[in-house]
Amino acid sequence: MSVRVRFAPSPTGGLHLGGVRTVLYNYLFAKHHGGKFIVRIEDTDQTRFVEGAEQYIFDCLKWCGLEPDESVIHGGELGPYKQSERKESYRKYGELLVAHGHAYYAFDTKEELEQMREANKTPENPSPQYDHRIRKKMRNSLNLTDSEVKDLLEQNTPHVIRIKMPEHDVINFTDMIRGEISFDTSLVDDKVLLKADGMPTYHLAVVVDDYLMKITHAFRGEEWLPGAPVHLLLWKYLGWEKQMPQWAHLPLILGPNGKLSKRDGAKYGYPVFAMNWLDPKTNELTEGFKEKGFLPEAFINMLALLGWNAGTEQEVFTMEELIEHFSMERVHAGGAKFDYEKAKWFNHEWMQKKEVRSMKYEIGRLLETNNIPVNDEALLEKVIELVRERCTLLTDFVQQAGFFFKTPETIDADAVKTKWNDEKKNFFIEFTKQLQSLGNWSMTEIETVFKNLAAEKNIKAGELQLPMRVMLVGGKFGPAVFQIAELIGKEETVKRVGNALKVL
RNA sequence: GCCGUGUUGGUCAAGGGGUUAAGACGCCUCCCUUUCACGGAGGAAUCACGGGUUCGAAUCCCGUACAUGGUACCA
Repeated sequence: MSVRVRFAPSPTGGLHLGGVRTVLYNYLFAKHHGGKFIVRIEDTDQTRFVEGAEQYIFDCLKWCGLEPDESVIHGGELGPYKQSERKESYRKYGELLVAHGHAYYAFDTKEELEQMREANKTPENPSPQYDHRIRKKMRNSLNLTDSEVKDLLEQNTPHVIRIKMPEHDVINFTDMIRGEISFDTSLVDDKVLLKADGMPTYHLAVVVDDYLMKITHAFRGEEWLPGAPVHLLLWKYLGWEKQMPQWAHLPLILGPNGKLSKRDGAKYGYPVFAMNWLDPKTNELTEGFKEKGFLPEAFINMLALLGWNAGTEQEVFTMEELIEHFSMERVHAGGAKFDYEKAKWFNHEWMQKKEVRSMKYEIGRLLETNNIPVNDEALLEKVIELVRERCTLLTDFVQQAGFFFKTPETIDADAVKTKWNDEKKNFFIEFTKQLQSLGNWSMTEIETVFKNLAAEKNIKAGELQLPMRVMLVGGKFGPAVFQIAELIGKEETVKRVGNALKVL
């Protein structure tokens, strides 16, 4: 049977690091086994709908290079790929469960549920569950007579369907990452399967949809582990046990204190979403890795290694290599703390590795939006090659490459002033004169002129290089100074030295 | 509180009975370079704790602690 996995996000906001990693592991697993990667939108909670969130998720996946094989926008044979559009199919499974005695109707109102919790609350049990003990005292089809239930149903009394958990049973299964896991059903509550509005809860929907969509392996965050016994039972009660997918519960990605949140991102200055997310309700902007200056390859590479490793020393992987080496068994079971420094390291690695041609366009645009005109593509390529090792984020190119295309607006005069004197000033005056008449404008020629003149004037060439650099680039950074002079050209070099001399 | 899961350096982690306990990031020292970066050479963990089992435990078992998730008609 061919592998089919799914990522099932609810379109309620930005796409979190942890979400992308879940997608990634699904994707890698599917591709490794030559299977299909499916995206299913879980929008059963209509109160949490957020405009634009669905499109945003697909945009992020595209940026990451994790294209689904089947989804709302990619199509597929086993749709619809959105739960709200499958609404009709859930009710009948709920009814079926009731008919077979595995579930029941519950007519309790919100107030009654609150009362129940309040009445049963003790210091030892601060949050009482609707479980096998409590259900005997509530308004549900287990306690009402058949005709009472029938009447209530006919009057369209709001009700839900709840699973009837066995009183004493042990449920166990093998998690692909964690091995054997077992639960005592007497400690699990009677989860709502079908809500009063007719929508399924996650518990019912995930089972029905995974079955209908022929999902073979179900991967999700560790936060779902406590819900597993409900799902396992549902697969069994619905008679689909043989088709049940294999499970793996992925470890959490943690922040400095607990689960990583967008709050952490804001606080520590790093992104937690894949791409910028503007919440239409609050108008709050949460920064994304993309806009921060990350390469998708680096972002994916970093995420892949956060909780998984190939068992070798390799750390930099292309998507193809990840697909080749990935296995769920090598995913670490413990949660991993996100390390922004390491994330930046991955980006730096990828900036060195990636083809200049495929970064050129984006870097060019970045410079343009920072008011640095780029009108020489060949020069841009040369510059990128020259300065990339000094860039950690794409945005670093603004400083590191900008001065090749635009005269610095200010120069770091303090950096040269401490050791500045008239002899040096005279050196530069004469140097520019000699440059003007230089025939062959190449870095070696320029350097020769520079060194000869320095020797002639009896000044250490080294002491003149820093001033020269600051004059050309504006600060103490950048590649070899004569290389810079060569690339910006004679006219510009002479001009920049002249400008600098005026303020020194 | 109860239930689940987890715990190897600051971080990601390899290793699953006998190893000087890999590697990477970050940090520190030095070299290269009279910018910055790259590169190179070094430095820093006894494996949460306590009991077992064993000739021998980071590795197996049991407790404890801590962390984390769940305990919603949210996913």
